[in-house]
Amino acid sequence: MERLPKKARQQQLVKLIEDNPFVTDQELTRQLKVSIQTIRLDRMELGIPELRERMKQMAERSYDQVRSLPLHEVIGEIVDLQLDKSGISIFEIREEHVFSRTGIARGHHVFAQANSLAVAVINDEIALTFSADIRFIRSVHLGEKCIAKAYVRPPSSGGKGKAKVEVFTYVGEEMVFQGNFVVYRSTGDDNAN
Amino acid sequence: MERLPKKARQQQLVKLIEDNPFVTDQELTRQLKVSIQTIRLDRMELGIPELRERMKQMAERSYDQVRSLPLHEVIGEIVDLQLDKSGISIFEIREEHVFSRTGIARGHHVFAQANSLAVAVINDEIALTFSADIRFIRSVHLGEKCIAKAYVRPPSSGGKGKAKVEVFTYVGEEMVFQGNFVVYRSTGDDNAN
DNA sequence: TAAAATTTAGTACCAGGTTCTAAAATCAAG
DNA sequence: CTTGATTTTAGAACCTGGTACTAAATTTTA
Repeated sequence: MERLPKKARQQQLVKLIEDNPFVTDQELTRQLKVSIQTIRLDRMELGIPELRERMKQMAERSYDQVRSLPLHEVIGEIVDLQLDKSGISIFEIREEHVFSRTGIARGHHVFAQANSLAVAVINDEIALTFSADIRFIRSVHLGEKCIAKAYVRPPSSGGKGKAKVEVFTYVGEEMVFQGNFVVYRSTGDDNAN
Repeated sequence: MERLPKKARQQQLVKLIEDNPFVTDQELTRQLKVSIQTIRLDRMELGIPELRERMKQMAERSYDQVRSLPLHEVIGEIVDLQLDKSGISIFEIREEHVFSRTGIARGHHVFAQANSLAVAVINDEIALTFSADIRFIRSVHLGEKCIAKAYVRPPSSGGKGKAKVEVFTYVGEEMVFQGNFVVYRSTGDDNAN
């Protein structure tokens, strides 16, 4: 009962479609030297949708990535929060956060987690970042979980509307990012975040 | 010769397709209360391709983004780039970038534009942010166009693998953000961005 | 060599269009 | 009001890249 030729062909078919999802059944007949019906039977068995469906799925995926990525109001999940004192958030580095070639997270995502947390920890209606001094200590890679810890520093006299927040981000034991944020409190003003 | 209804309809059509590229002509007839032929004439006049072509283009764009990394990794649209010298990018603040209550942009988006540009302007295979010193000069609001200008500073001797990039972001004439970035050049190392 | 599995062929049908021709409705003035 | 232009509809033929289904031909294997 060895039906290798069929299996082999189906494996090839999977590969062909994988590295060119825009191929039509027609083109596949040429490459695999079988009839179009065979191609279609194979696709059925393998659960591979037709060309148009494949394109639709890709288009949809890319479409709601654009919508859903920036939707995250706060980057990272806040797991502990003591207003005006400290806070902790967790953020896992995924495909969409890294340079695809290297798997290294783009800096602004790591920054975004820290910035979000710094703003969240300030107990105020609108808190906006005024300035920041940051350092990327080591690069963060795909799959790593970043744990950011924020501490609000006691206001050195005269710091009326501003609060200082220090944020340290760790992967495991290792510190990967450190930032000093100055965050505006809401005093109705028109300043940065 | 005022033909407003037609123009108005075409504008609506553009908008409808923009915020749901997956709409068929059929569905558009319902929403615009005109015949399908009118929809098609309008699409022709406006140069809007049919549904399938739109999906194909989205799929292709997202596909070769995965293959040809560099462009997607930039927040904002780069309009001018002189490697190792300077660069300009434009980024429009939209709904998804602001605090919904206040319409003020979240800091990390403004940072992301600057960071992306600072990394892009460095003529190197992998450039990663090492540190940054940033200041949000005034808050940026929904709908505003941020124009970021990056200048690579001459390496003060001994700056082997590091480059200094200054970025200034403007809305119109006004500077809204300023940052000094230190960017690692690829010398194969494992450090932040 | 006969039953089972596989491959090929062919037909009807579908969505979501394009292209083309032509009629109907609407408008803008003279 | 009527005429000429513009705009809107209608309809038929055709296209791509399929699905669904039936059936015959071929190959495999027991």
